[in-house]
Amino acid sequence: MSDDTPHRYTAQLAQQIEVAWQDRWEESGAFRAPNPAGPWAEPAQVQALGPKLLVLDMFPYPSGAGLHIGHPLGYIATDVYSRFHRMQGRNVLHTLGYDAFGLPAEQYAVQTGQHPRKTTEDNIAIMARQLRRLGLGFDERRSYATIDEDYYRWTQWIFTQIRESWYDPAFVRADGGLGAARPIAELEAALADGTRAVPELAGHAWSELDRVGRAKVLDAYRLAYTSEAPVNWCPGLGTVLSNEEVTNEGRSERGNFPVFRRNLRQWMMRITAYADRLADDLDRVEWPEKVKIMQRNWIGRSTGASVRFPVTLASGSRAGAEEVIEVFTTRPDTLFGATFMVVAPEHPLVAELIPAGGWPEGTPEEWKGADAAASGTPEAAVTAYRRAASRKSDVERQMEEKDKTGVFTGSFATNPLTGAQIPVFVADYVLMGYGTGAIMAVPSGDERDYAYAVKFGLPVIDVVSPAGPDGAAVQDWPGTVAAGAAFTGDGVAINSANADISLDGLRVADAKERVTAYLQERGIGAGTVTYRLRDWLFSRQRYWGEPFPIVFDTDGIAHSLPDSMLPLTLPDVPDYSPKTYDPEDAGSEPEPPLSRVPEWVNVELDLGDGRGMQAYRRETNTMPNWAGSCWYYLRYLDPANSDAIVDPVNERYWVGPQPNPVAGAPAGTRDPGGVDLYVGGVEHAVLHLLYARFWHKVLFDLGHVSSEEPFRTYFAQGYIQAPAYTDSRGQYVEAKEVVEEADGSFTRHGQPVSREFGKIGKSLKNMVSPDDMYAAYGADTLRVYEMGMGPLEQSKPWETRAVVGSLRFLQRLWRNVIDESTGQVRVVDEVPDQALTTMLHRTILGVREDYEAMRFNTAIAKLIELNNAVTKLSAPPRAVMQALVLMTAPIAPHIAEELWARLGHSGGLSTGPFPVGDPALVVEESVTCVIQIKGKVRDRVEVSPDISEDSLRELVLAREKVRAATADGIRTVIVRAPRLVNVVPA
RNA sequence: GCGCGCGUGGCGGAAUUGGCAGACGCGCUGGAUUUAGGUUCCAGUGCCUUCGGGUGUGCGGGUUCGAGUCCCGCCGCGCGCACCA
Repeated sequence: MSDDTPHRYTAQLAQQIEVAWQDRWEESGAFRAPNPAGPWAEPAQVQALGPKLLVLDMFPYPSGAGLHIGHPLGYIATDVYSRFHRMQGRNVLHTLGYDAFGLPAEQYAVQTGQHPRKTTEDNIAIMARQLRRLGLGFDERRSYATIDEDYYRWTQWIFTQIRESWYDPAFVRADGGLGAARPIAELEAALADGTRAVPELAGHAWSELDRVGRAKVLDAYRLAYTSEAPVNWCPGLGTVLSNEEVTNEGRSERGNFPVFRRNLRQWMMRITAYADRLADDLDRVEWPEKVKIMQRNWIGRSTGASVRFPVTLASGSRAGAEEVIEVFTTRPDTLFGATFMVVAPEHPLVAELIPAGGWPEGTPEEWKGADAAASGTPEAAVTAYRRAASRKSDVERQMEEKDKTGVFTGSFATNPLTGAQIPVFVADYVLMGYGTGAIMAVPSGDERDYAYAVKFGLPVIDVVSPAGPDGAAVQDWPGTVAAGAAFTGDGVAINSANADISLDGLRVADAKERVTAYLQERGIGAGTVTYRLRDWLFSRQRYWGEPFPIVFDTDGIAHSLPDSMLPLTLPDVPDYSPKTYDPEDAGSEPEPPLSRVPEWVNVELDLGDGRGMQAYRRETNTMPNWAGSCWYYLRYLDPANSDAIVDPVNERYWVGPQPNPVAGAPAGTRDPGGVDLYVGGVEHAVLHLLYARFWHKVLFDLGHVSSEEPFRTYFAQGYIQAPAYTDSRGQYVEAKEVVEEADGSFTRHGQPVSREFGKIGKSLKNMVSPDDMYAAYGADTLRVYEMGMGPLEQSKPWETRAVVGSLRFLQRLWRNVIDESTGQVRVVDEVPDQALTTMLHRTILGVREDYEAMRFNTAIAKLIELNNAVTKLSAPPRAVMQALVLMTAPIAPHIAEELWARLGHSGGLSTGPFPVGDPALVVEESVTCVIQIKGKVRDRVEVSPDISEDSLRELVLAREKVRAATADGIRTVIVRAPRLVNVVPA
């Protein structure tokens, strides 16, 4: 700072101002949003405010490394949006909590012996300090962490609610739709009085079953249940993982350890019951189309038909019996072209399909398997093939080259439409986890089946032909064999008739409909919907997570703890880590840390179920990290409520359905309710958002919330990438030690390095801390810079040296109000001239639109332009500067508050006013009319903004350049008064 | 392979319905202030130019009086899914 400008807005001054205002905001509770009901009820304050607005960010995991400048990008954006609306009098709720259970804290605890709660809480304190220093207007009363007992009590309560429910697909909801979660007690009552029978009863009456038998039946319907099922066991981590936590390479997302398929008893969530609603209701929310597509793909709903292929069992106790192999197909119209079948290696019928003894006569050599030693009998060949497949996980199978492998089972099934005997193969390109684990293979209509048929010499029958212009099958189409590829497009059915039905000549869609009806009629099949979505593996062999509110009695029956026993708190354990094994030790068993605390595990309780005190064993798994983040947005609404997750009045007020559907929703849809604006990274587009939606819908069905979706509007923010540098060996080097040379190249300690842009973090050694930015520029400058970088949804590179531009803007803003030498306010009360008035109102109108649409970068550009215009004046008009300060406030709130106060206003500006633009005051004395000749700009002329079309045409045609260009006559003249005239010469 | 998105100065990016391409910022150039420095100020800055002008939004075509914007075909980059029957 030079001596003659002691009152310049420098980083030092910015810091003083910022810290002072942060203190004032905290003291006055400036950002506390009143609730209509519940423990914090302030209905009068709610009444006095405008419409509510709930703005939330995906909450952070408090890492030990602290924040980097990428983290706050979304928080600043939501803060700007919140402040903008708060200034217009709305009741804005914006706050932030912490997702604090999870592996990093546990692993750190394992290394240091410190309790994960200690390190987590320390990290939260650091992060809270950093966030406060950014000037984020959070309602700090509503912040909490998922590890708080007051919070996870309710996470456990929700788990219990889910477990004590089942999905009744026939239940008629209030909206007329079918299917809802209902209390399991309803099912139990219906089973007991015989009004409902289920296949699990196997024909027995409820009263004939013992406790264990009944529990088993109910467990088959609960929305949270235990299951002995193939799971992803990761010995290196000592825990099981959900499918989502396993990479395409068949390794753990975290740690990159091998993952094996193992049958283990685990907790599951029946999310598949909601597959349809989760897919359908995407129409009702305002989310990026890309994210909706990702969720739809994940759910993977496909409609088709199930078809039953008769087969005679070849061996086992049922040898000679008629069975059916049921398949799922999306192309029932191609059934006449099914020339063979394939079942997954794990398919339950495989063993019974293999004939004793040798191969059927005439079995081609290549059908007998690649393992020459095992190809002597079907039994040996299939067993060898199945063993090889079992050693590979699903993901590993997919990894290998797409070359088809498989073995003939030795059995033939009957094509139900042609009556043809078609061979049944075992091949690992069919997955047990999808559909029925068996397919009908139509080589002419499916690329995979085609490849298999070519490799194994199987017949190909064309059943769909491309359609000609007349809509009929192309006459001289040479067929798929000639083409060397299956025909999978739309077309016309051919070769598809028997004595009872003909599809020939029908388009694919019509043929599907016709054949499905026929199959149904004959009992051969039925229209079916299948999903890619699997039930959600919900247990982990971890310490640092929510304990399950579950105990097992001496019969092994699981019981939910009554609400009065919640929270079930995490006990201290001698060792925080699960037992880990050699990463390759597939046969190892999980041993969760909680199992090492026998006095916690083995308890005597009275569950209040009439059985009195009984001995129980607690569940020793813990919930996955997703649990806490599945519903945290609800708790913000009423965090002090000890009677309910949220008071129903508060829930309706903040997230209840609105009268109008969201923008862009199909006609007839209703608003589902939910958070008004949810901002976060697209990496959570599938899992977090899907799980939260699932839980929310269960809570809706059970009547705990009025909203049907958690997040009405979701905005996927981009990332900030920072430069990272590699040396000659390709190793990342500390970015802070790199300097740019005069020629634009980069060096570190004199050695050349090469630059790339990537995710900020330890691994790329390119950490940029907000702490450094506050110190060098102040929080307001950082906010302006981050919001000015470009569109929020886009990823863009960080450039520290460009931050100064934002400081310069704030400096000029400051200078337009405050004299840098004297510190005196220098605005004058003169009325601004017409040109400046026009610019002011145009700016207000534009900035409001930009804020509303979250185009903060263009809002900032407009503010800079207006400010630069004032900078050119010797005396800044008060009216303009006041409006400018108010408009800048959402983005740079500290400097705005300071200038607003120095301009003589008391009481702060967080509740407004926000300037209102008047379109009537946007008047130009003259506008530049562009004169084009054949579409190219050739001339310009200043004209009155309300010039008539005719006089403008006349004026333009008289211009010298136009006359010169139109010497040969004029073909046409397009006039768009007052801004453009286009003259087209003959 | 399938699906989606995006290609604009040296860089980040503007351009609301087809109507002055490059707003705003960085960088760069020149100047001012300063003992000096720059986190100061002012001016200039797409490219080419014989200073008349020409040319320009990945490439090629089309529609239009007029295309960054709409249509078709390529090329490149990014993201998602990936034997899902």
